Order: sequence, then C-alpha cells, then structure tokens
Amino acid sequence: MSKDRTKIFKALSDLNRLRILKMLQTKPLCVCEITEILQLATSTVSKHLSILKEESFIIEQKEGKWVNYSINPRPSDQRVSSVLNMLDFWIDDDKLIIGDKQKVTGVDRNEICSR
Amino acid sequence: MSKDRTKIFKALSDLNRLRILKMLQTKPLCVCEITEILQLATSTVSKHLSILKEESFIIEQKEGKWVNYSINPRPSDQRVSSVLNMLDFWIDDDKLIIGDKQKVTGVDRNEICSR
DNA sequence: TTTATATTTCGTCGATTGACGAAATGAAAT
DNA sequence: ATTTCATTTCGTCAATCGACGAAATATAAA
Repeated sequence: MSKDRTKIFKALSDLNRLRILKMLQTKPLCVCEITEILQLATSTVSKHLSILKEESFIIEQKEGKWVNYSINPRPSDQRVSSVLNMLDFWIDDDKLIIGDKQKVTGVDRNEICSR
Repeated sequence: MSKDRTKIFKALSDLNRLRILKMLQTKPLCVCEITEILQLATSTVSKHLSILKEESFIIEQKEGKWVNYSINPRPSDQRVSSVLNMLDFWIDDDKLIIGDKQKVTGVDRNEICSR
C-alpha cells in the first residue's frame, strides 16, 4: 500500500501503454488482439496491461479463455477519471494512434489468435 | 520538435518534480531556494527544472544573479493547463508536500544561498 | 484426462533515469 | 578586470524500465 504519487504518471509514460488506452477507447480488447496490433511479445503486452490495471485506468473481465480489457468506466480516483477524460481529445491527430484505431475496428480475435 | 507523446507524463513521473510544482503553486522560487528545501545537489535541481520548463509547466525569469521559476500562467498546450489545474487539488494531503509548502513561506534567499 | 490456446510470471539484458561532483557559464559586486 | 555567487552543462554510476523467451497457470476442447 505505497503512496507513490508518481505511479499514475509513470503508467502513462510509455507510448505503448498510451496506444493501448487509445485503442480501448474504441472497444474492449483481449491480450492477443492488442499484441497483434502493437507487434510486441505477449508477455510484454500483459505486463503493460497489469500496470494500467494497477492504476485503475482499465479493468479486466474474463470470458472463457480470453481476458477482455476495457477502460475503467467508474474510476474511484478523480485523477484517473480526469486523465481518461483528457485522453478523449488528446493525440487524436497522431498517425500511429489513428492507424491503431483502424486496426481495432477490423480485428477478429478468432483469426488473429492461435497461430 | 519531436512529437513524443509521453514526455509530458515523464516530466510528472518524478516525486521531486511534483514537489517542485507544488512549491511553485505557493510562490515563485529561485534554484537555490528549491535546492535547500529538496536537499539535493544544485545540478540535480537545475536538471529537474529544465525538464519541467521543456514541457511548459513552468517559466523562468532572470532577476540579477538569480533565476526565478514559476508556474506557467498561460500554457499553450491544453494538456499542460489541465494537469496544472488538477495539481491544485491533488496530493494536498501529503505530509511531504505540506512540509515543503511551509518551508517555502518561511524561506529567505539571502540567508539560504551563498554558504 | 490429455491437448490446445490464452495469459501471466520469471529471469535476463540493453537503454533510460536520477543522483552526484567537477567544470563551464553568466551576471553582480569589488 | 577580478572576484564572487547562482546556475547550467558534462561525465559517471547505480537503479529502474521495457523488451524478450521460457516456464508456469488457467480454461476450453477433444
């Protein structure tokens, strides 16, 4: 139960974690879908998700063999909800982020996973 | 002119930099005053200030041999102003931050510096 | 129960960060 | 012009971070 005031900002200090948050704004995703879009090792993506979950930016819901992650709809920490609100209109002009969002809408977990 | 989306959050990802921002909410300070309160090497404080200035959280004004730093009253980046507004009511319950603010009000640069 | 698939945990490694002191810079006082 | 004091820049070092693959875990399918 550390009171590390910087953790919330550290969670946002990585481009791949920001990409994940922006993707989840479009719709909930499982680990393998995010892995496919970011082109990182599964273990790396899982770690990023655990950091975002630790700071309550996202929540997880198990669905069979998949774990779905989504933006936390009701964060208890006001700082978290403020930042999430900001993210709605931040970095929407970024090529990378736009590309990610397009991939998100076209993604099918049954095709992408299990290779 | 890099487009590093994470820089703004990296600037806030250090406790000493958050302490500096919270102190500057009380009043403008020079490097040696901040150094005295944080109990760090001058070069370290100078580096922290340059990072905060780089992201437009703070501005500098030269006054003789001193360099005064203060919260940027009119940030052009909306993310910066949003975060600065948030900081007004964030972490005000922290012992460390409260202690810093008390020291700030009692500090005299003519006594503290030049030793 | 065995097999397959999705995810997490663990150990390692190179890159980045934050600390320092020493040296360089800039401006005021002598 | 020289000295003094505040600040910045530079090089170094230990600690942290983000990447990976391998191994462990969990659940679904066979």
